[in-house]
Amino acid sequence: MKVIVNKLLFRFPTNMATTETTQKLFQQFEPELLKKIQQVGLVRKFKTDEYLMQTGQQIRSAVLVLDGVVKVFREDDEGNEVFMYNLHPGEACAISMTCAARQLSSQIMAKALVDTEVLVIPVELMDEWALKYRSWYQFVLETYRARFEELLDTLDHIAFRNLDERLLWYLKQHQKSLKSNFIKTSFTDIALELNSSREVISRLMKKLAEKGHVKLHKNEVEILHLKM
Amino acid sequence: MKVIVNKLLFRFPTNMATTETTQKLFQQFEPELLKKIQQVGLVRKFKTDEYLMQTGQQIRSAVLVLDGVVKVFREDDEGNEVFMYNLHPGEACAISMTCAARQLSSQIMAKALVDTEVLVIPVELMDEWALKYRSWYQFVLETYRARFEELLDTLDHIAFRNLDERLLWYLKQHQKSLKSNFIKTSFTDIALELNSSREVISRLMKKLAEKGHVKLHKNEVEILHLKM
DNA sequence: TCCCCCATGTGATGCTTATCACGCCAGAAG
DNA sequence: CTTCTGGCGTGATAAGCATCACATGGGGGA
Repeated sequence: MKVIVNKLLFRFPTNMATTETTQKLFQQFEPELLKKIQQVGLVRKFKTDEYLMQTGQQIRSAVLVLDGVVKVFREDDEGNEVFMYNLHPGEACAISMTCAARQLSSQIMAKALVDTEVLVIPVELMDEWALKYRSWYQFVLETYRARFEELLDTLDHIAFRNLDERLLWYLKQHQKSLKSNFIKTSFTDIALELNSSREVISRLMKKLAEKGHVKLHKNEVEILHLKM
Repeated sequence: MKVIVNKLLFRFPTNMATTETTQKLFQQFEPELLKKIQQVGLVRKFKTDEYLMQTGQQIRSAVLVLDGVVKVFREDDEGNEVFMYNLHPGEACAISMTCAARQLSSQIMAKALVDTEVLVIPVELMDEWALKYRSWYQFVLETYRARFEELLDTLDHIAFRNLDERLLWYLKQHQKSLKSNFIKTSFTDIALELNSSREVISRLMKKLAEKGHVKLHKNEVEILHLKM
């Protein structure tokens, strides 16, 4: 196993609080597996807006989120962005798992939405564990199922909802993921994520404000009630 | 294992040709696993347009396609249809696998596009094999990865392509899946799949015909060249 | 202080697509 | 033959959204 050493990378046991967090987040694992995870897992920290992964990068490990939020999305040739899903503590990225398993590079980007802590599991162990621990196999499957469902949800919205509903959905997701009613993302960036344009978002925000769903502050949107 | 007996359901070895097909399609499996598949797998046949699976149905088995084409899609509350992907011989449905594994009902519909033959593996064995045979575990993972990629591809098209390009894409998929240059699907049904309307498809088809990509016959579209 | 940049607000305009309203034709059924 | 039905063609109209053009206003740096 190649160990990249920098100040953001630790052997798991170096952080006692994290060990406890892991035990809480991954209760479903057999004690033996949990112990192994703690022995070989590497904790890696990312600051807000840092990239965990970028297009074309080879993936050599599975990533489990311990703390924070990771936005997973794709970018096509023309720079269009496709939001896929956000990952929260206790969750893992499905794509990273198979790409890791098959040593493929991916077309995926992953970015920390807030300061984030993840647990990195080398690819060789992933496979080994899948054959050895039922709970790990189940976890991998469940990860797939959940991401798949989320992707389908995203698909539904893009296919059938108008921009105003999608904007509401976006706001709701931020509220849930970041556990905050204040969104500091610029309209330009929101437009990018929804594949729209700044002007349109501006107009729609105004409508939402008129309806009392949000309140617009300087460089910030406050979510009031998102009836849904 | 509960065995449903009808004329469309056979113990695997009853059909020697199918046994050979399976060996060809699933070369990656260890001989021992292949043998087991042939012992316990059930062959089930579906006629064109028959449903393999409908919304809300409990899934109790994994489905591997032996012959034909299976269209997998979702329908939302308002009757909107979301195309997900087509399954071809040697492929399996990812959704059915985890839903089976977790005994969940799904929101998925699956329909035979032509006369189709599938192999049904009871859910208990799926899990057992995953822990026992590396090749089966890899197959499950690869199935997920592939379906995931296809879903992303669909997402890209819906999000960024105009209807004319999506129609071309649709035609190309049919050509590939059904290995035929003739499409008998009515414009109304194509419109349903692309979440558009008959009139629009009609106009776009005319454009494609003018450009020489297709030729319109009575109740049938002939694909000429789909430059892409 | 002045200037510039960045985020935002807003009107005008045009493209893509949905929808409505018809008309046409062919094959099936009476 | 007549009627009915289902698939298709086509114009008119409008909604949703992108894009362009330009304005405003605040904060930071020279």
